[in-house]
Amino acid sequence: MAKVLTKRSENYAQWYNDLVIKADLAENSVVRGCMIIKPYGYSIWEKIQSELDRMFKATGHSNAYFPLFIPKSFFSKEAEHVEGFAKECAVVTHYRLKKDADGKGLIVDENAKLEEELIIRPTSETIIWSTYKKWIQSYRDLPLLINQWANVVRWEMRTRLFLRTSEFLWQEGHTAHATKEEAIEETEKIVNLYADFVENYMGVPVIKGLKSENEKFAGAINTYAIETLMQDGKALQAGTSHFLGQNFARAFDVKFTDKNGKQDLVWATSWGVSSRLIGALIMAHSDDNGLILPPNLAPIQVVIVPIYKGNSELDKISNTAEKIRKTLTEKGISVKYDNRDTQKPGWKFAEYELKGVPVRIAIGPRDIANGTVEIARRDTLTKEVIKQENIAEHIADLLVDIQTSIFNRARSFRDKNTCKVDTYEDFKKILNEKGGFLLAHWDGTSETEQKISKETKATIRCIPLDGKIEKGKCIYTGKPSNQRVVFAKAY
RNA sequence: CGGGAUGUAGCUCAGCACGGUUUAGAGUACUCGUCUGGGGGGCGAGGGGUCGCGAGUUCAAAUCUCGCCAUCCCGACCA
Repeated sequence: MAKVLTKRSENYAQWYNDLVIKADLAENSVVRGCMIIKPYGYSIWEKIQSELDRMFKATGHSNAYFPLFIPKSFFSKEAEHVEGFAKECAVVTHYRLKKDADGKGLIVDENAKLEEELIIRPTSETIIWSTYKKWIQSYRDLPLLINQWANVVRWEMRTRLFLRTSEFLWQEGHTAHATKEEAIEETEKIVNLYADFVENYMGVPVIKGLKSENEKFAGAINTYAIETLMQDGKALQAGTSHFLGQNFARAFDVKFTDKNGKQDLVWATSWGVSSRLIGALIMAHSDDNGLILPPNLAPIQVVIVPIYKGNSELDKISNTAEKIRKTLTEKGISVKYDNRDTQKPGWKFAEYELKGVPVRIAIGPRDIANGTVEIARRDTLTKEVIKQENIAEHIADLLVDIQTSIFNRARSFRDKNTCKVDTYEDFKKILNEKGGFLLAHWDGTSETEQKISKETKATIRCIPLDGKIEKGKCIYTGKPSNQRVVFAKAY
């Protein structure tokens, strides 16, 4: 088989890039840092969207849409927030073009300068809280539980398809609550929801935790995150949920009257996951032959490929294939019968492997004669020949098996690459040799974190929520610590 | 914004040190024909180029010089 992908062992970053392009997920746009998400890649995003959207609605949230443009002045209202985002904002200054002097090109019409510049949203807290001010007067208006599906722009220096692009797709939830406790409960509810989704749909194990002061969201009191581990030993933050306290309510003067007639600032949360999840999906599971998709998110769960000579053979095979497709579809399985005559069977095998379709069914003359089909599973690349009877049950079970087996594989990789470290020497050694999650004691200060990060490139991914209380000494300063935190090099 | 590199067919690139047998090439992709078909198949034919842009040197420039533009990689920044 022709090798179209760079091997992971040769160059992991190149493998990732090859895979994204060759599996037809996305490509670079002419605008630097932006990507074109191609139909197959977008269909994966749609699967992610529809599951999450269902989960958000099941927990009482509603969708709304706020504008792309945010007045510049809104941004400066929350000090930490502006600090965090100012350096990566795209700014709209004019609203009209005109022909240039020689009448051929276009230039910005200086007469069409905006009185106040507009920021293309890097996140929507400010525009949303300026709106919430109008919506919230009483405790009766709370809680306000809103999500939006949108694109945002963060002018990044260096970009990588799906992992970091100047424009990306995401959902952002913005909720308002009457009490601190309720807001914290919401923040935790969402981080659990994200963990549930990433583990059970994406098949990627997560560590839930709190971000350190250095790493938390600009403007938040606390940031909860789910951290995942990629096959190259680097961590990827897969989702965040922020407890914003009353910071944004204060900045935008959003107050409500409680049951006792007393006024108070509203408590806030915000949370999001992005198209970066697709990057996590790729890097957690895929191999040198291409993408491996978990059945729960695969746009095509089963592909049927006919193997034939001439039309009469194809007709017989199509007859069987269509029957199988029908019984599978009735079970809620998404099936594609690829009867294109323009590509050869071998070509199709390689193609669907590259695209990560979990199960392939091949049907040829031999199968027609024997009443069988050949079934190949993408995760293990194994094949078996089975009878056509009860195929729907067999495939349904197989899909469940694949889903759990790729999760287990990712989890055992994660566990193998998570180790407790007690000295700075070991820390540096393990970090360089294999990477992964390093559980180490830390004295709790930003200075120490920054020094470690500067010397080793490893950052604190999170302070795990289920971490045990355990006396120890900071690996860097030797000062006392009560809990191990998760260090890793990260994307 | 610092450091490095690269722009030649849709894509990946050779050719450039030493200017002229190269009518600008290869692989791949594409089109047609044919044999095929249980893992990206074989054979034959065909189409496709302002050699990044602009100026200069020269009898002659993809090749030498200068300027410009763009992109990529490594850092600082980050979901």
